[in-house]
Amino acid sequence: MTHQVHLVDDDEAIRDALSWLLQSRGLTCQTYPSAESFLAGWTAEVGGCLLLDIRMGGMSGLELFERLLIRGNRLPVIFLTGHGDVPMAVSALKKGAFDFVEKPFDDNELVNRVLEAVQLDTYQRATAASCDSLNSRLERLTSRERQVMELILAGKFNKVIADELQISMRTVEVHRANLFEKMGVRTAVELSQLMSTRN
Amino acid sequence: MTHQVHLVDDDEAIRDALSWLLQSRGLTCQTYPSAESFLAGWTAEVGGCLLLDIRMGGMSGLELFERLLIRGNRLPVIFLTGHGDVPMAVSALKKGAFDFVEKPFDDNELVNRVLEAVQLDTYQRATAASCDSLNSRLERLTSRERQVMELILAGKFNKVIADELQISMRTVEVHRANLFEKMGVRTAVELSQLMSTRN
DNA sequence: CGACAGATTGTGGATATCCACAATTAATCC
DNA sequence: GGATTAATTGTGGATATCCACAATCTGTCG
Repeated sequence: MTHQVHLVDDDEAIRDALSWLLQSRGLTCQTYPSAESFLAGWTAEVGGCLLLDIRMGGMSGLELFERLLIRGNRLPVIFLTGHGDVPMAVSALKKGAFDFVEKPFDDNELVNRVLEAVQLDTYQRATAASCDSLNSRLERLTSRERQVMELILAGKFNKVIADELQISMRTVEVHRANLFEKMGVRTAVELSQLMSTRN
Repeated sequence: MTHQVHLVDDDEAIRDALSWLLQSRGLTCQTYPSAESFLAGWTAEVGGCLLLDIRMGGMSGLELFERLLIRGNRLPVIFLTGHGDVPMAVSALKKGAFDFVEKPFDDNELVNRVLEAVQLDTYQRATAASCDSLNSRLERLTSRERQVMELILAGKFNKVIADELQISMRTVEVHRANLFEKMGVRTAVELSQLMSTRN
């Protein structure tokens, strides 16, 4: 529930105006005067979205965006610019920016975009969280259990699995029961569906 | 393998130049002098991509794009424009356009975009085809078989399924065997994985 | 009415899975 | 050396699934 609009712009007047606008619509807003200060003050745990001016002293908005991409951060980014051109906008969007807005902008339009971006982030964090939970369960499996799981997901009988792994059927049964327990499923079908949620 | 670049532009000089460029790189190219003539001459079976000028007499490129979206056609679209602005580009890309290129453009760049678009279309058509094949198999199921399938995918035992549907276990077994046969799977796990490919 | 498809059920046997009870071996950690 | 963890195997019984052989009932189509 820690969702917050992060606003990076080197123009104090714009920071104040936008900050006021967003807060008047019930959005929590954190401002930063530069890309560097954002990188210093933000951690990936803080969700929401990023309102990013392009032309700034120091690191530009586009550079900051690239940094976040490389880091693997998936915070939705809305670019704000007074001097954007078409290739720049196209490039940003194709790289995954959420939106690209020219100043001056319509207040209501912007707020709507921000709300959409925050909603997207909420959704992405939910799926990422369930994916993390799945991964942590997978890590708790022993290597043998993982091998057995793969063969189960290949639709093979315990008998066949035992043959392929050169162990007894009984051992396969034990591994099977243990990994089902660790993964929190009751049947092979549930396991299969769990695995296909993120793959 | 019917993949073709479709070029819609009302300027004959551009049509000729681009057509020549694309064909010199081994791409088959079909030109149209207007959005209307494209709609009249193209069918969804013909894959590839669409190079679309925005400003044209009659229906504009953007209007044609909207038409294709409404129809559900997923042909990758590359917009070409000499008078594009940022909001227009942003809007087009957010609606799913593949790219948005300003004239004059670099020949190599454009050819690369076209190749990427054609590749995307090839991929999309492949997944759409496997999805169609799955759907046609689903349609061959009787309503009872579909009910049983749902419960199987919920990870339930035949016994439980029989209870819920108020029929005997033997009947469930029969439906189960029949639907596995029709869906082309041998186990519940395979069925589960088949269903999760497109969902 | 006869043909056909879909849904239904039964019997019985071969296979598979599920699981409690019980135990051995090997490697690692403290 | 003792504790822990992972991997391994066995027995035996309760459940489930798989499947061939067989049959009844209903509704639709021509």
